[in-house]
Amino acid sequence: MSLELTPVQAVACCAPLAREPLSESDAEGIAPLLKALADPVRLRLMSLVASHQGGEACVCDLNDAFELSQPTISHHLKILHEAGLLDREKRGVWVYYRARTGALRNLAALIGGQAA
Amino acid sequence: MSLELTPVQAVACCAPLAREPLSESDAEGIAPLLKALADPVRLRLMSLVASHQGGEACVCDLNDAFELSQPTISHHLKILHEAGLLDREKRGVWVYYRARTGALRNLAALIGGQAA
DNA sequence: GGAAGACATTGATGAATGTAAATATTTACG
DNA sequence: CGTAAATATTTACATTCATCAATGTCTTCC
Repeated sequence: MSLELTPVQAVACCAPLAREPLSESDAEGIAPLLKALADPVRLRLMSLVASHQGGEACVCDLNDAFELSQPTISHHLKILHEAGLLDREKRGVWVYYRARTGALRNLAALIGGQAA
Repeated sequence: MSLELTPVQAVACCAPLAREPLSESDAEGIAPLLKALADPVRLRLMSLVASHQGGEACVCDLNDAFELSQPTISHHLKILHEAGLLDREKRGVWVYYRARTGALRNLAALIGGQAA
């Protein structure tokens, strides 16, 4: 176990935005998660994976959904994976990504949670 | 009324990420909202305003919460305002910002909404 | 009207970001 | 083994971004 929190661990640590002021360190932990989501391509990638049958999708399927180069899609997937929003599993030649729905729920609770 | 949607209007338009694949145009409408939130300073600003008594806060209070120049805070507030996350009202010499909690709730529903 | 205070805008700069081309790595299959 | 296919990494580049210093605008009060 590491002392460094992944962004996804960081988001489970604090009260909703509207409940009490976010601390500086908490904000610095959470911002990378939002930054990972704050791109149209990555938003669609997350949605494609999360809504895909079985909760996972193969990179081969994802590449075809965009008019972007394969390295670019790979780059975006890496960012989502390193943020902790996507799990990665290699099966044979193919790589499957799976959405961490718990992370999405925690993030949603932080953003939209009740004030009191 | 304009044909151009503000980011905050754009977020009310679609099913949760995990329910069905986000369209390209929807993703391009929502990403700016997340980008506006995806900064530690702006996250804290949103939280400070949203959790402040009365749901609003004066810029004078906000400036003191950071070790950043006044123009920098003004810049971040403008970004949050243009994204539609903060309302702006001038009263005398002071300017008050108010959190659009509905926008935050819509965004949370989009991110963390049930798959089915 | 002039000075002071609150906030916004402009201009400049270094850092981070999205993308693609080229290349590398890994796996399967003959 | 050697070739093909799937995915990742490296390198390079143009764009965007966060920040500050300087300046501008607007309001209040003397």
